[in-house]
Amino acid sequence: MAATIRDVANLAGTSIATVSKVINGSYSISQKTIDKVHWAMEELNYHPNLRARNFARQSTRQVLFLTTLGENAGFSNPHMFEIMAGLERALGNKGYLLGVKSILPEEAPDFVKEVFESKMADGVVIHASIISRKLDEMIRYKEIPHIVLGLPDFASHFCWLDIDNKLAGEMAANYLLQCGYQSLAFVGGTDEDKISAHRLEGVLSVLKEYDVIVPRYHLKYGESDCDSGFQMTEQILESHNLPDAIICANNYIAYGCVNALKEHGIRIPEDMGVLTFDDYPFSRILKPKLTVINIDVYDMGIQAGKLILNKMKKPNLQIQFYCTLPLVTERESTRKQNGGH
Amino acid sequence: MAATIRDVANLAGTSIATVSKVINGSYSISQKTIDKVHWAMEELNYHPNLRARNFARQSTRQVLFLTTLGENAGFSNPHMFEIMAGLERALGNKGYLLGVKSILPEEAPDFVKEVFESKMADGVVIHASIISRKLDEMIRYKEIPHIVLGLPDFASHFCWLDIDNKLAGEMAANYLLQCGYQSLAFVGGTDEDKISAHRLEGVLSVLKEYDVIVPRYHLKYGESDCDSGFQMTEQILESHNLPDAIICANNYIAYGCVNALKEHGIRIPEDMGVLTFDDYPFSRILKPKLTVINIDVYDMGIQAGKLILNKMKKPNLQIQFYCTLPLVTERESTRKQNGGH
DNA sequence: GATTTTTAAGTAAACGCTTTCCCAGTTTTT
DNA sequence: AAAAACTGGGAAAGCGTTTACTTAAAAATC
Repeated sequence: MAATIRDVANLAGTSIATVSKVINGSYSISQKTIDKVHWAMEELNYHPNLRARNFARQSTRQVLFLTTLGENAGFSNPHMFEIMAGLERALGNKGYLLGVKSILPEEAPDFVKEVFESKMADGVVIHASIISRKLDEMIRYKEIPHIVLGLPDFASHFCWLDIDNKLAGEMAANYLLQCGYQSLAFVGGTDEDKISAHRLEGVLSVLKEYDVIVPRYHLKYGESDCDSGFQMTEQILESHNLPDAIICANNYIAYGCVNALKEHGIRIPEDMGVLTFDDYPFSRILKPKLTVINIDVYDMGIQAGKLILNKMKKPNLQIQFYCTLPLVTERESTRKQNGGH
Repeated sequence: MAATIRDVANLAGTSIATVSKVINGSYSISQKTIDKVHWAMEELNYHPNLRARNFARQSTRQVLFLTTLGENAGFSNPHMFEIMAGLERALGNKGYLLGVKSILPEEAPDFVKEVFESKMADGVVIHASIISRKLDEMIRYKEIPHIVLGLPDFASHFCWLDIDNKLAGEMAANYLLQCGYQSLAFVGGTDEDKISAHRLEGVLSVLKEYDVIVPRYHLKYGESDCDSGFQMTEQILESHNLPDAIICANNYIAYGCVNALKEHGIRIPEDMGVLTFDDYPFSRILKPKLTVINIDVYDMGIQAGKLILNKMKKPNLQIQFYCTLPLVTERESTRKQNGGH
């Protein structure tokens, strides 16, 4: 049987309160007593029982991450796990444990209610993919600190945090203009793909600023995959005036785009620049290697961890907004940036 | 303040013992009382306090997954997260929560000791990447059920579970022979890369069985990346008799391999078949699409979850060995399988 | 040296649930 | 009709900490 605080107290010849105080510090205890207690703990190989401690302290030092995982989670969405890794890092640093629960959006409200009522965790990080109005409604007056990762697409009271995809789009456009490209096209995901939409929004806002007009037939929407990227690019190539650079909403689309350009004998980056977002492994091994706007999702995870930790300290902290900064990673699919701007 | 079991008992006009029994079932309670209690729980929106329950039950219904995460975890190693997703699924199914803790190999023994002594979890799944002799030594006589994911490279008492990479190698060789290929080459990772080594071992064992001799210069070892795959393939192409199929130890190497073959004008799969292991997204979008031996790591995670759950039930369950079955996913980089074998 | 302040350590309640043991009432057995 | 078995429900003892309160001793103040 594992030693309890009582055993330690007996061996050290003190009360259990004293032992507890020694363990938890910040109480006035004589050095002599401290030493005695430490000795006794060593002797008995004592470690506080966390279950008892959690109960007594009314806390678990644990934060729950709620999202949808499912098969192929790691392959199809490396972001999700970058976030988790970042979260874990921020929490682990402060002695908190990350709990992970995969849940379907429709099951989320019930489960979340359970979490909140049962005090299963000290804080909850909810991925935007499982939120719904019902969930929002449910949580509103609950006591456990919680934040949402990703911008909800309806007005909600959530304290959320997201990547600034619009900013990423702005950076993409700015960068290409500075490289000397003059006419940009955009190849994006479906209408419902908010990420793609935000990126486009950023691109357009910069172009407007510079009075660059993008004809509608240089703006394409389709699936977020390679084939769709190929087709959309071909459509663009059929138009009567060509852009000199294409912004692809993601890596897969970019791959299709590059293939289409190659097939048409268009040189990258001389005749046409290609730029995309995110930095999946194959953007580094493609020929040419892709210049990307790199979204640091790991950092977003870290920020999310810090934010929830903050909320746990000050529960009344309201609707906070945080964004991680995109970064250009220059590779071979765009011309070198020249001084002219 | 949240309602406690006492409040429910008062409202229902019963004792707290009765309420507890109703909640936990499998006690003889009259339907009338059950209804009363349920009504009271509804009325008060009562949910058992898990911290108290964990304490009373001496269990947390939580399993801890220990591994090294770090930045780029999701991008560089989708496997890790497929495993986690599988684990979560198996555990979640049974009402257990998955805790995730990232830890460096050198910190592992201390932390693991802490986990075990403090009863932080009911079970622990340890990824092979953090195990060491010291850790093995430390854990030996501890009480918390634990398993290791991945084959330790030293004799240990661990209960472990791993992918059968040798079998995967055998399947690769068998498959290619059945496709009509006659002379195989292998392009692998470094010497220390046990996964690559096991896969090669499997390949060779099959070839031996069929009395196919592989000249040493058709066996290459290098880094596990694209460039290395390219170089190793070129080396093979320089040899005086060419193989008619190449097995690549992983997707990255395979990509380099395909590039080298293309550059030399060698047709895939007619002149040369290419087969690799794992199924990263880009193996599906490459030209040609790669035939792969698909390792179902998600399933491994599920199996691991089941195993640790088992161990928790029967702690004396000893050294168990489990392997997930690799599967051939036929694509375009190998000839169609013909009847002849 | 008497009073107040500070410091060190102990007492005991609380945290909310589970579970064993026991009792009373009811049903079944003989 | 007495004994035995069964059923439904309550009392209370944990589970191992933390922490507010208390006390005794030591130090500081006058």
